[in-house]
Amino acid sequence: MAAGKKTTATEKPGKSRQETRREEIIKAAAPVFFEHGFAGTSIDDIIAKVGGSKRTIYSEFGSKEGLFAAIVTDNARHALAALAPEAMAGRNLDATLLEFARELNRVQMSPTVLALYRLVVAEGVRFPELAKLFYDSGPGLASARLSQVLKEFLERGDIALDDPDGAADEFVGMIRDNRHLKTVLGLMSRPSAEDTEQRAQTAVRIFLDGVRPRR
Amino acid sequence: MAAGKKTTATEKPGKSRQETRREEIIKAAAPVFFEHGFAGTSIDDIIAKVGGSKRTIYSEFGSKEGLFAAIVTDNARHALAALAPEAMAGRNLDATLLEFARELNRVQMSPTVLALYRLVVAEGVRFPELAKLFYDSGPGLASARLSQVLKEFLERGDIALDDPDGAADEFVGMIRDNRHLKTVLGLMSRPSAEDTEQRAQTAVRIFLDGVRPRR
DNA sequence: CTTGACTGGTACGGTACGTTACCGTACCTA
DNA sequence: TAGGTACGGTAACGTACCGTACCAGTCAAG
Repeated sequence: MAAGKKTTATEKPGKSRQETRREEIIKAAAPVFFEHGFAGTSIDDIIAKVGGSKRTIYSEFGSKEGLFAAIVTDNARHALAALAPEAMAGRNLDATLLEFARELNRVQMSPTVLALYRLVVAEGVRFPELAKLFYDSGPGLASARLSQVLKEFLERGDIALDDPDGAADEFVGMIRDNRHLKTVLGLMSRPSAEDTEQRAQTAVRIFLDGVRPRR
Repeated sequence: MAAGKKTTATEKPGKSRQETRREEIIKAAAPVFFEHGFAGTSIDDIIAKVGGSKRTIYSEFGSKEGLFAAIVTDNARHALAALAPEAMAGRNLDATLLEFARELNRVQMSPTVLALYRLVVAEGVRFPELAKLFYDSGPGLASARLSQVLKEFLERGDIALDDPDGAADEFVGMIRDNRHLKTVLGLMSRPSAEDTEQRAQTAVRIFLDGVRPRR
């Protein structure tokens, strides 16, 4: 009791009015930027969604770019959190890779990450720090984690590989295949769970054993 | 007029003046759209580059969207022409795949295709027919070609595979790996020819034989 | 209650946008 | 050489943009 500030009963404790307003704005503005892009979105569009006045936005985010950066940062943090390094201790190489493929697929095919991908690819050249943030906490992190795993198995002699970093990049690319691109382009709706599982298994099998039959 | 220079521009015999003007506009406007995106580009920006007046643009392309569509279509046609189906007769599976990987890499890492990729990913939802055009004459065509090849080798028993279409998609994804994404995002300059060749060989080897050592 | 910061609503400044119109000129063809 | 067409230059038009200013209302804290 002594530690907590008294706030309005309708709001969660520990958050000032300003903080909750900030979060409301980010939450309401994100879909607008996701749909129309940076240049195609106007502050008035956002006001129409979230209510209030521009004064609040400009005193909180400083500029349209500031709001955009906050939205990308916030969404990247939340939507890509599932890729944060975990134990991923692998006795079994097959199971480890399969679980990795599933997790990566789940994350990158989520609507938020798909929208982030479109946005960051579009504006990456104009917002280099956002591009770096997205890459480092998304595809880059996934590749680094996988590379770490591959190196462990490499030391045990379970796999034979010249360039673990390169192979990790290529495996991540296998998961981000043409189906991902078609979905990004709006040419395909999200594939079914069965298709996704099937593809993950195929990718792992090819990555491990290739397509050439063993005799 | 500052300089009374003639705008003859040494026209080719088979092209009318209108055609050459159209091509000049497309050629000059493309980098502007590539750099600033659709919403971020103004007709005045293009006029500043190509000269002339807006009347010419609007009588030729009808609208800003018409000009944009013409630019994407034209550049896709030219830059992706190298992926047009050829013989690709493969006695040797390894060599065929390696050549395919090289070709795909060359095309997708070219500055024009990289710029097209950014643009189409950004505007794909708003210009579905352009997204379809790009995909069908780029990554989709590549995958279809590869699938055809895989099926031929499959019939001969040279490879063992459940889903050739899926495998083709995944191989194309392998080539379009994290290095491609980093380059798209502006986080990396184009990799050297040696690195690209190395990666192509690694991808083909993994695709054919996997990373698990054969005993 | 008083105080002070934050918020909503609205209007405004200055600029830029896409698009159309006008008009004189350069060009191609007949 | 004559005529029709395309082009260049400029300007206009209505709208929309980002960012700021002003004022009244709201809320939390002392």
